[in-house]
Amino acid sequence: MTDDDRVFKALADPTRRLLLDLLFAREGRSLSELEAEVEMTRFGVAKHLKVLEEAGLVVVHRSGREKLHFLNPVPIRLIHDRWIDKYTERHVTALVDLKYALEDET
Amino acid sequence: MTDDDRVFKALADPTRRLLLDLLFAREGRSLSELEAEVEMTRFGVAKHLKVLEEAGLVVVHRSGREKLHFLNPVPIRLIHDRWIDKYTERHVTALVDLKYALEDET
DNA sequence: AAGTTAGGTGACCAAAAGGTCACATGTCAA
DNA sequence: TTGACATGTGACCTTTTGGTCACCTAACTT
Repeated sequence: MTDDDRVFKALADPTRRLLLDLLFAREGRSLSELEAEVEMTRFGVAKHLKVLEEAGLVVVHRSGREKLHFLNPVPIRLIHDRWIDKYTERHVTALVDLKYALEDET
Repeated sequence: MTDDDRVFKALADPTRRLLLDLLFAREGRSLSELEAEVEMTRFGVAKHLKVLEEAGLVVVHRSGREKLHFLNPVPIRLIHDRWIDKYTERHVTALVDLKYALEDET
């Protein structure tokens, strides 16, 4: 399994994306802390975190018996760069920003 | 199935990512043209293109009996924006660009 | 030391995904 | 209009994935 394969497979599951959202909102969370936010047993959450970690999307830091999790944005940026070149980026960001602006107006 | 679920599931398969790579290199390809570049039967490729289309990652344009495929970068940019805020973006792009520069030197 | 808390492992099962094929529709060209 | 070409559909099978559980180790607390 290649590196990028691990990243995309990791992102394919909604629970794992939720975990990334939680870490994006506030970093440095432990397994038990994350478990409380997800409708799943601890084992399921641990398994998902392992997948995210092996993909390099989450970095961990041990502190005593706790394992703290942090979001690593680099693989996400690499996905972006794979299919959006510098020229296209200008148009796409403008388009997306416009979309956000229009949604905020309602 | 939600919209973003469709996008991430579509990106999870290596063949589908290869198809996006091919369309990124040159847009407006037909099924048979793409089929020739992939080690798989026509049926498999068609199935993958359908998944990409339903995810909004590929847009099609019919021309007679041919179906031409185009890459749509918007969903990719939305993935980026989900986990990389404007502040972080500056650091991450700098880091990634540096990585590319170092790799080019070798 | 004993109890509690945080996390890890391997087996297991049900559900989903990838790939192929027989068959079918619509379009072009002579 | 006949034949070749481009693509679509539904059934089928195999592999992968998601989730849970019984059981385990390591660390903090008193």
